[in-house]
Amino acid sequence: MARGKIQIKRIENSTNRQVTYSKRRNGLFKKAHELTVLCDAKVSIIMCSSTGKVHEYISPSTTTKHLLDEYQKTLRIDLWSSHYEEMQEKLRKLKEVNRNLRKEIKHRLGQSLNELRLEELPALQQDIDNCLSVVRERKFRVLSNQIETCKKKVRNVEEINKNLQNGFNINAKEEDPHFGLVDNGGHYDSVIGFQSGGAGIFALRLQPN
Amino acid sequence: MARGKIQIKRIENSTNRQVTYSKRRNGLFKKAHELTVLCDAKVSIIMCSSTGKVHEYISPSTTTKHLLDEYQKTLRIDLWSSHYEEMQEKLRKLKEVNRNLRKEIKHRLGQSLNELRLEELPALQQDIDNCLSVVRERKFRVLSNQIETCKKKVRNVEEINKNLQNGFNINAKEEDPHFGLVDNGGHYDSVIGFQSGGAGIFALRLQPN
DNA sequence: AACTATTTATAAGA
DNA sequence: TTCTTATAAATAGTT
Repeated sequence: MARGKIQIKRIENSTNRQVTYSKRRNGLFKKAHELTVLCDAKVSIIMCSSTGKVHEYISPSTTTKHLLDEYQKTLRIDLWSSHYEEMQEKLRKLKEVNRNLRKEIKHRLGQSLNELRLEELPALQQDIDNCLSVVRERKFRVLSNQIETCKKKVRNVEEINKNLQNGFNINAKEEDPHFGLVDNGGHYDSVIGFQSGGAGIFALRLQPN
Repeated sequence: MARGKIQIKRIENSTNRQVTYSKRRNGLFKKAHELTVLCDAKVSIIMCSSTGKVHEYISPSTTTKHLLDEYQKTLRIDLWSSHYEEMQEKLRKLKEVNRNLRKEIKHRLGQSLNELRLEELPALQQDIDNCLSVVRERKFRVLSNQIETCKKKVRNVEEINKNLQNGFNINAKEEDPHFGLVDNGGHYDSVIGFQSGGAGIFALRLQPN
C-alpha cells in the first residue's frame, strides 16, 4: 500500500511476514480502538500468528468473557457445550436415576400404579408387605414395654378362656355353650391381622385335639 | 480521515455513529482478512454495537471456538470456570436429592431404621401400612376375577357352616359340638389378615345374635 | 525503528 | 444504504 501495491496472498518470506504481521496488528488494534471510542462499541480481537503467538485487543469498557457471553446469547450458541458434555452426561444420568427413585417411591406410596403391569402388582405388594413386617418388627422391639403389658392382658384373657372352656366341657350336655372370646386388642400383630377382616368374625382359641 | 480530520471521541449524532460503525466495521474486517491471508494468522473479531447488534469476523482456516481454546490455553486462563462451577453446584444438589430419595426408600424397605428417632417409627409404619392398603386395593381390583371365584367358594363354605350350625343347635345336648371351619384361603384380605396370626387359631363365623 | 512514496480507508456530501 | 471524492491514515519497501 505504499512504495508499490501488493497482492493479498501469503508472504513467503518469513521475516517479511513477521514484520507485516506486527505492523498490521498494530494498525488493526488502533482501528479497533478508534471504533470503540467513536461508535461506543465493544470489540474483542483475538489473534494467533503463524508462529503460535497470541495477541488480543479488548475494548476498555468490557471484558473478553462478557463480550463472548453476549455473543453466545445473541447467536443462541454455546461454544463450550462440548467441554462440558461429560459433565452434562453425568447430570443427565443423575436426573434419570432421580426420576426412577421418585417413581419407585411413588409406587410404594400407592400412586401411579397404572404405570405397572398387572403381573408386577403382587410382587410389589409382597415387597411392601415384607417391608411392613420389618418396620413392624422394629416397632415391636421399640415398644416392648407396651407389648409386655399386652402379654399380661393376653395371659389374663387366656385364663378366662380356659375357665370358660372348662365350664363349657362340664356343662356341654346341660345348656347352650358359651364361647370364650379372645380379645384381639392385646397383641400388636393381631390388630393388624384383623383390621381388614370382615365384621362378624370372632376368633376362638382352641387347644388342638 | 478524509474531507477533514476528525477527533477520536464518541460521535454524538446517532445516525452518524451508526454509519461510521458500519463503514469502519467493514474496514476492520477487511484488514483482519488481509492479515489472515498475508501473514498466515488466525483472527477472531467479535463486536457489539451501541445498539446491541453483534458482528463477528473469523479467519476462514479456523473457528471461533478453536481460536478461543488456543487463547485460553496460551494465557492459562479459563473464561468458563464460573459456568463450570455453576454446573458442579447443580450436580452436587442433585446428588443430595438422590441421597435423600435413597434414604427414604431404604426406610420404606425397612433398612437403616436406626437412623430414625423412635417417635418416627409409628408414623412410618402407619404410612407403609396405608400404602400397602392402596396397593392391596389395586391388586384387589386387578384380581377381581380371581376374587369372584373365591367368593363363590366362601358362599359354598358358608352354606356348609350354616348346616353345621343347624346340626350343632339340634345336637347340642347329645354330643360334642362340631365347629364349621371357615376356609380362609378364599378371600384375599383374610390371607393377609391371618398370616401373622398364631397357629392353633381357627375362625368360626357366627351370625351375630 | 525510521522514512516516505504510494496505496488504502474513510468523512462528508450527494 | 450506496456512491463519490478530497483528504487523512496506513503501510511496503528501503535505509
